[in-house]
Amino acid sequence: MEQEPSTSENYKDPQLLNKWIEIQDSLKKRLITEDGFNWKLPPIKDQDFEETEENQDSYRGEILKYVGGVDLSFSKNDPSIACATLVVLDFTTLEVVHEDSSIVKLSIPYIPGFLAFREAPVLLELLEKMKKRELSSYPQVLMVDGFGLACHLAVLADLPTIGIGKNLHHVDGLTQPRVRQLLEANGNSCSDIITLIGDSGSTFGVAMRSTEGSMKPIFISVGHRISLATAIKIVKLCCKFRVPEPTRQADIRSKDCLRKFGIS
DNA sequence: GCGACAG
DNA sequence: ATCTTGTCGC
Repeated sequence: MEQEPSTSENYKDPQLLNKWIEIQDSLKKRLITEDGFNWKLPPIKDQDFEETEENQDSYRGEILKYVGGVDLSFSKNDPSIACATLVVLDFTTLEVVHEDSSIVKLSIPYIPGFLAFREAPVLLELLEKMKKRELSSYPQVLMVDGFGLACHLAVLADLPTIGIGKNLHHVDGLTQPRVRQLLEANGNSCSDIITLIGDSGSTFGVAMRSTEGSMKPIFISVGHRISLATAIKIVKLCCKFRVPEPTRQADIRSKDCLRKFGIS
């Protein structure tokens, strides 16, 4: 039987969009924007670490070791064909210790504002597959492309996530020139980080120069069960290049996977 | 009216 | 996301 091609034209049904908005609202209510995990950053990497007696000897809890990254790459011929990849890196060495990919046909097109309905299901599958196998390298925190997707996936997977953006999410009065202006005003002085506060007063995340040479910032947003301050620390420590390694490796390997299967 | 709009 | 040339530098 012939299927209608999935284009955004098929998804103008206001009923469906309203349902999606309802789902997003209910997930938003479950979103936690404070640190909610049982691990700590390695002391030597933690800028704010204080050399107290308690820190030196009595901390026997978990240390952050496994940082995950996910990404999808698409066929240029058929935008509904994609490879989704989950990688896990050792936070100390930034070496990839786990990799899994899945070729999928996505039934939902990309609609700005609703990315998660297209990409979250396959990523959730990869996470659940890894969890079922009880692999010890299951990520303690996950980097996800896109502000909304990071939140959406995090709540569904009940996993701390950090949103990584290569471009600014234009929302609530946030504009490209405004961000550039603020970064330049910051100059060489203190940090290369500016907080992104919209017209409504809500904080959406930060723009950060992750590398000396990069004029173009990356955008870090709070996902779930992690504070913005902690997210920034982790991302900074993962940046060998402009894009943090977990996200970068997921991107590279998902493209490799498409090639491997001869998908163009 | 036109362009922009996470991926 | 993807299409796209060359160029500079390590």
